[in-house]
Amino acid sequence: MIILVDVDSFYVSAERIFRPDLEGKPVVVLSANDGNIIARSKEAKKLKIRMGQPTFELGGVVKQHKVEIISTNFTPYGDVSGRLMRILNQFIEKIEIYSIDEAFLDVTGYERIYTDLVAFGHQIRKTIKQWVGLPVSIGIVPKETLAKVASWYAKKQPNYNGVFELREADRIQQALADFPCLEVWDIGHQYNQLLKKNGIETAYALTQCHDVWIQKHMTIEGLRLVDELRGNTRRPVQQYPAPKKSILTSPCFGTPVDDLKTLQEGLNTHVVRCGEKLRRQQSAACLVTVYLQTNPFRADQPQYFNSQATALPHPSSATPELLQYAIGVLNAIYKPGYKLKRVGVMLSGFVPHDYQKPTLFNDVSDPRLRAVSQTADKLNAKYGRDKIRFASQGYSVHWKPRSKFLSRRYTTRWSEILRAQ
DNA sequence: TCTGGGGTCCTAGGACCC
DNA sequence: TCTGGGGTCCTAGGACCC
Repeated sequence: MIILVDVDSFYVSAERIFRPDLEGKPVVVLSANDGNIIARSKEAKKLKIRMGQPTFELGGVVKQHKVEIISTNFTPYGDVSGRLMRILNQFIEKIEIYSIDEAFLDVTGYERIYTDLVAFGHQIRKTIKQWVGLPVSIGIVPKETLAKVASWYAKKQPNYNGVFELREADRIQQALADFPCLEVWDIGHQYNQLLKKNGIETAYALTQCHDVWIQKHMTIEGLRLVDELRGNTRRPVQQYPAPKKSILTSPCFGTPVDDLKTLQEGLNTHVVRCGEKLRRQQSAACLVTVYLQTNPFRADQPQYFNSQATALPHPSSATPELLQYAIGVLNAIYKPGYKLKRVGVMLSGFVPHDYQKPTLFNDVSDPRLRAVSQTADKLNAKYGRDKIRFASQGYSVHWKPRSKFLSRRYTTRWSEILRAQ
């Protein structure tokens, strides 16, 4: 059996740890640049505030219902998430961290210790609440695909107190019969529309479809999903995360940019971030892609989107090299006269960082460049981001995201630590 | 005034190979 | 009248996740 633990309205709950006054109030957390709603408390959901809704659309609701608005603050959320995962790991050794606020616990082999999984679920819930201060929902299921079903019922039905078990075949079938397709993992709006058009509204109806039809319209992934819903296959819990296949840094500018110099500085900053992530997973990249984008929502302004990739002469994880090629691409695709919202960089084509591919001219990355980058990583880890930086990163304020409603970084900054009276 | 960021996988189609 | 067969690799685009 598998246990899914997921935090209720994670970002909101994380804020409430340090702001108990937010308890019981409608609270929303905004995306970077304060653009969209990315988390809503139960009370905010009741006000029909939608996930992903643009902030500027909120309007009167905020005043009328005194909705608390908070800018996203990923550093403390990551910190809180780490605490949560470490506690779960104390209960069960084999866990898969699925996202910042969800984990699968593989309880195979623990049957004799935890004979009653529902009671165990309540124990987890109580411990997390006490030790970290987060409310979680718990689904107990034989297959991962069913986890979201169980967790949905755990949240939806108050009489289960946040823990729901799906084990017996007839109970599973009953649960699927009342479960809307859109809520199924891997069914998004597009697929939901298609299914609806064909009279398929529930997860149970989906299990009754023909394999050929499913694969034709929803690819082999869709077929895998339906097969697991039917109870035929089981995806194993992945204890160790696979290394990333691509690494991307492409935040929006706080204010639009149209001159090449500022873009270059912004791109430099993003490449530095990418390089850090790349070295952290011990990879080297063979391909650098850069892209530019105007604001697609501004129909009144001329639009420009372009992207181009360049292959490196050898795999590299040294920031100076990555910078050199990225800037080359930017210069090639830049066109003046557009208000750009984003310059992004993506690294891909990864090999292990110590991999040496034989080439015609034995052209390899200068090891000293990597060493410099690693030393900068160490110093920045100790003294703070960008303490050691490239002059080419500049100091422009354009790519600083807007965040008007920032809360303090209670757990990661001494200067912002919580005060007790 | 104003609409996130960072990933995954799959498929179709084109280029190219012998 | 009439233009091979079989394979690989790459890219763009579309779907999905939180």
